Amino acid sequence: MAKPGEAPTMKDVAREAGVSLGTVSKVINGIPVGESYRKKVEAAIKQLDYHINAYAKGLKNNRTYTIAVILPNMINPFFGIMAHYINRALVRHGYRMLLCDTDYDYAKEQEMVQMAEQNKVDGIIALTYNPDLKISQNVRSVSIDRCLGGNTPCVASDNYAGGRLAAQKLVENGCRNLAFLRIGSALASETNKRKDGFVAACEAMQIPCVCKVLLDGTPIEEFEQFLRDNLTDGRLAFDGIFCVTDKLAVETVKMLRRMGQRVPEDVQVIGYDGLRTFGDGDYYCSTIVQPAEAMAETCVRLVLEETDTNTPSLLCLPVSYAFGGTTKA
Amino acid sequence: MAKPGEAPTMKDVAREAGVSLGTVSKVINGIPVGESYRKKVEAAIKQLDYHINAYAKGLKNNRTYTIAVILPNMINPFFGIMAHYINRALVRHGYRMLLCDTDYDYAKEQEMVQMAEQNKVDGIIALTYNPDLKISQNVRSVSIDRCLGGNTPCVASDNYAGGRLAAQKLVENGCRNLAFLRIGSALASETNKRKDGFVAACEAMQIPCVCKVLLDGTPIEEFEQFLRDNLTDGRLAFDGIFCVTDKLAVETVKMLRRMGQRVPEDVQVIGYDGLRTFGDGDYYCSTIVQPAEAMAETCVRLVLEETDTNTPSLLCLPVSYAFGGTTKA
DNA sequence: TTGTATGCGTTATCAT
DNA sequence: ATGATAACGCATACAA
Repeated sequence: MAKPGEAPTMKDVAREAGVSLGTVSKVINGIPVGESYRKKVEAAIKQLDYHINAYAKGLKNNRTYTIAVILPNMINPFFGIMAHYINRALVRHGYRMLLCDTDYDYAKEQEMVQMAEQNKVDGIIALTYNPDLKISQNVRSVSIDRCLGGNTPCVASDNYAGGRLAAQKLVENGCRNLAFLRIGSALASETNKRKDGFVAACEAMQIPCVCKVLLDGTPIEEFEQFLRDNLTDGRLAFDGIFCVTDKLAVETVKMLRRMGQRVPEDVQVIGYDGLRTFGDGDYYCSTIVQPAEAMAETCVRLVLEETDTNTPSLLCLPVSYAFGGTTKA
Repeated sequence: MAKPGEAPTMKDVAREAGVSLGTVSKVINGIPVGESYRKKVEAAIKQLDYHINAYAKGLKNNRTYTIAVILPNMINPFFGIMAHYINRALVRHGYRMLLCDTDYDYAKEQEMVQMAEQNKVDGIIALTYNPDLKISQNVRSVSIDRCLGGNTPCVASDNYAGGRLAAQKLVENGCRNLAFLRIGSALASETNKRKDGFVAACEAMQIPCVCKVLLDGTPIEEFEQFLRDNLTDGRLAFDGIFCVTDKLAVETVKMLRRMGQRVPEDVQVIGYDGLRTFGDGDYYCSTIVQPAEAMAETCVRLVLEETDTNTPSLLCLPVSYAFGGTTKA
């Protein structure tokens, strides 16, 4: 080894093998080279425990084989699942994942994008909220659940169809008075379409439907108040409720039970996301399942794809319904 | 801009500002420089939307300000939480996180370590299972929950104390016949100490205690059989059960209820991990809480620390008890 | 204080 | 087919 303590370089390998630098490079990159040379070089590589320096390589080729993935956090299970499947798809294509956790902080979101650009990543996959996030057009990018414009395609579950599916399932199960509950950001996001699809399906089926939409930060008690306001003589005005997320659905079920309502006998509840306890256990509730794996793979395909033209600006992936105990089976 | 489409370099900035390359470098690195020059350079940087190339910088300094974090997956909520807090601590120190999801695959674990070495990361934080994982001593590394030897310190929750705490809480709550349930890998891991601490505390308190330890892959039904075998006339031989994880605790509670036992009235159950529904909701069960944030910060501190000597080889962080409805309040 | 020149580890373009 | 050599973008020792 050249300098003990320092990692060996191609030069060291070349010296050890008694060949030139160029030959070593060729062996490493699979470019044809004399058999005897190949063997000598390979022996030297093993001997020195040589590892190629990805930074020097990246500097040379302008490709880093790294994709930055920007997500709000890893504590919300949905984001964890996305990170998992994105990573898996990336690795399968020989790429690495630089993961950036923004903690829902707009400023951090922008910072992370800049960091990614500095790091010369080959692409960015981002799920962000900052309404005026600026992504350089020089780097390939894909957004999740929010249309950013420019040439950043957006990947989402088919939120509209999901909303419709929820309404259909509730009605199929006998519900005749529906409600939609949402708490979330006021920002334009694909997830808003969950409500639109639900309402449209209700109208098509001529089923009455009431919507209660709260802004992030509103205490959850407001929903309880809303539900109590619709209670007369211990009987709730709704027999089916669609909640914008599984988390809200679970909270809602708790509230309903506190109010003496039986779920699913008196009221049926459907959430959205398809989360499972401990990540892989039971569903928390009956739910519209986001196709997380397909979404992740779509993101990766788009971010690695060369062709820029003819790319759809929005890709909605099909959702499905899963029984989780809060609807009639 | 020099070549449209290509990212601008320091050279472009120097030309634009009418100064030399070295001056630009100094401005960027905060090395004192004439006021007028500073302004010109800063203007040019803004003008060209220049971003420093982290790869060239890394090549030069032999520092990448990147840490590889190797975890089994992001679907298990505990790993997601660790990733979140590790990322946060890293960012606070000006570092980036290269996240590697191994899917519990031994071969992938080793691959990821090599990838990290190639990528010339400044350090590795890893939670792995491969019993003969080989980490180069040239790179700073920290392990979670498993002692790897070499100069790789191990960070874990105080599993032994956690086991003891579980026994104490159960006995405090009136239990007199305890059981320990575990399903997991046969490998040497810090988590094995949960049992040791529990058993030791039982002995110290002179409380009888039965252990049932299953290997990964065993059908969960074996536990149910075990419990049924300890059922006489509808009365279970145990009134307190400590499960090695929250997940197992939740499964156990379900089994107990299926068998007609009331939890916590007839049997109390304590898990380990401190997981919450949806990441930040309620505890799944009464539990011994791992100090995830402190563990993450400890890992980061160790991996970034210069000093190599006097580093403990094992750091156990204090756990706490949390009520989650499966014990008497 | 400012500019110039060299080298980091790699790849690619040349002669040989 | 192989070897020498020039970049890639940046930091820095050294010269001006």
